[in-house]
Amino acid sequence: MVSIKDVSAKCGVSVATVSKSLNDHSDISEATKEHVRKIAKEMGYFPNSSARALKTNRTYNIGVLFVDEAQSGLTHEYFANVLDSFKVEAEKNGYDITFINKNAGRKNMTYYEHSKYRGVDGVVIACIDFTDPDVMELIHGELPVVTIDHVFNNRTAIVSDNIKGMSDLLSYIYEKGHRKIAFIHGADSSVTRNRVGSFYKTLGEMGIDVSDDYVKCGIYHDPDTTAKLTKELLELRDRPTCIVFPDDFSCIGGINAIKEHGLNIPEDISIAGYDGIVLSQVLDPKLTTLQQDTKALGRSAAVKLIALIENPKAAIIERVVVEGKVLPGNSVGCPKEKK
Amino acid sequence: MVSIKDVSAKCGVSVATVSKSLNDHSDISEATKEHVRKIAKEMGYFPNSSARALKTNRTYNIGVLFVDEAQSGLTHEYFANVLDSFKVEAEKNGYDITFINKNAGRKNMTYYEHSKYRGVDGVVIACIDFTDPDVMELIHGELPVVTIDHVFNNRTAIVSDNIKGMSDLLSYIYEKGHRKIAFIHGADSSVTRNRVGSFYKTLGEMGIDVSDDYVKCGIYHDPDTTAKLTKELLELRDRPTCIVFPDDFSCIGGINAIKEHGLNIPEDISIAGYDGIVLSQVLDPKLTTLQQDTKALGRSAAVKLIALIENPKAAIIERVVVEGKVLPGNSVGCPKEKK
DNA sequence: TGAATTGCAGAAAACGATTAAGCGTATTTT
DNA sequence: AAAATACGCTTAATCGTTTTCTGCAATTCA
Repeated sequence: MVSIKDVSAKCGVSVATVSKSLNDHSDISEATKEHVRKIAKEMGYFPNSSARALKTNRTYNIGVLFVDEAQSGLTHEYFANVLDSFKVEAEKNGYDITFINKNAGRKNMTYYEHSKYRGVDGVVIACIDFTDPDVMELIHGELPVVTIDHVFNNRTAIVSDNIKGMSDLLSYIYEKGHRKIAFIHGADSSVTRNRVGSFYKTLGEMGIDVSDDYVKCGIYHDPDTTAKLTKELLELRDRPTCIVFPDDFSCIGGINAIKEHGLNIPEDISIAGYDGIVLSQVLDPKLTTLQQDTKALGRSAAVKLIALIENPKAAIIERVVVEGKVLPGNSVGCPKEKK
Repeated sequence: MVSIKDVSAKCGVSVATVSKSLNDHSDISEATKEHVRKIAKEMGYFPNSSARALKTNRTYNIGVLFVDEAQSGLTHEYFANVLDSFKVEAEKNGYDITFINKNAGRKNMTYYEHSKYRGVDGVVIACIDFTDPDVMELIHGELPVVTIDHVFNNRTAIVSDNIKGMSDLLSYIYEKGHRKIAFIHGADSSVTRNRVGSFYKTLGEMGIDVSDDYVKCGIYHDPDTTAKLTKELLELRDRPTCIVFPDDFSCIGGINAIKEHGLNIPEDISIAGYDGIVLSQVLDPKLTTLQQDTKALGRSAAVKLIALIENPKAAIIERVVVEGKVLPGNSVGCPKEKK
């Protein structure tokens, strides 16, 4: 690979001059800069990022922590979309992204160690167990960090508005005439707490008393558990007329359980998902769901993280709340029973 | 961050000794090595990957080229699965992965330039326009490269067995009684050529004459185009009894077109997809499709690429062919017409 | 005209690691 | 006992950049 030394030789100037020309320093004449730039381009010169990183302590690399126990965030449609949007924005700003894991260099490193080892300029965290001590190490570390869908008080966070989202979704369901609404929610997390809190609050404001039987703790992205819990709901004496599931993907389990039970959606029972991924719109019936704005989530995360990286002085802890919107499908109908 | 110098100071030995101890060179006594290792661990030392890369020309970083024009490969379920599997295997071997693009360092670099700039040890290419000159530059470059689902004669390639896959799928359909089978295939590529070739060959061997009207050129992952072409097939005087689509995702368009036409699947017409992604198994009806072994594809790609990287002498060009299997859903029924 | 200022470029150190070469000391060989 | 070998560690060069400091020449100022 052609190095700065090769360019300097060809240009007849020192390596310092080449470096400064290429980085547009003010103490080099425009003529020289132009000449160096021309030769450098001709020779196909590109800086060696390792050498530059070594000297400047900046890699233009962003670490991405996107895993959950079950599988990599990559195959998780919602997070894949967020990541994709993040990636686009980051690349637009000259940053590359590298996945952070615990196996760097064949050694067993923590996420923080891996991040320092690779010298990433910042880290974005999502789709993960936020109580993991290794995640906390990163949170308390000195690298710029932005979290998605989870709030730490000393870190910038980009969150989907789960409170309004749940509320909007319930309003839609309420207007269809439902009063007996059940909720199978995901495992405990700040997202879950917001959704559950909003569920109780919204229904309370509507004057609906929520039976304890109607709220069940499931697991995100897990159709099997969802199927099992759905079955329990269907077997209740006073069956709900609508079930809200943890997310679109787990709806699959719910739908199957309902079909097995000999019921039709939405004639006999209504259901709603959460996320608004492509999958939700190709299921039969098309899901009524709350579509989260993955584009905005990913993009904001990148914008805020890069701001933190490039302006460490003004490092303000921010909360970006991204609203979603109800995607009306065909899975919520009007309840027929008169009571 | 604690550097090798800090460790050497604390250990009372030279930096060279520390380096050699940590890298287990033979000219350091076991006692010293042990001591150095212990102190290094205590101090939380990890090598600086940039410094190491600068000196050794090895980054333990693999470049990933996973884009297509429409969208990043990330949101493409099939490729997301392949990538995920690749990532798992790579990380197991101490490699990190970085996405290669054309925007590195805010400059406009080609893929090859970006790869050299980041100093990746090798590149895996998939889900892309393989005729792109920038891709060819990489193929003709000096970096280890493995391609997925495309064969270049001087490069190791991991390919899904599209010939056998199509043949198996058609055999399944044939056995259900279909003789009038149409194929909407994707845009031209080696994958497409294999599938189309196998389509003609297999049907030929079955003694079936394929009408030109039955083979249409569509676009992968594009439900709209698929819907349009499906409509054309449905309007034929002599309508096919079964349609094979470019992939599972584009089936959505086909299914909609068929429904709009007032037909039922599989009673009135049968359909088959290709890929076997999760989506295919949650559609209604469940798709009959050919499931590609994404786990094996990704894993093999990583294994072969790492072999090329770590053993440049024995760099053998290989062809790994990964078989898929028919996933029988409910979308292929028995044709009722007697003819 | 001499002094101060400015503009432009180079020399050299530094970033954190790896590694070839060198060098005592101890051991083995002859 | 002298020479050769082995061992264990250090010295120093090097990878490709960036950046501070220095210095020369031309310009401006008094």
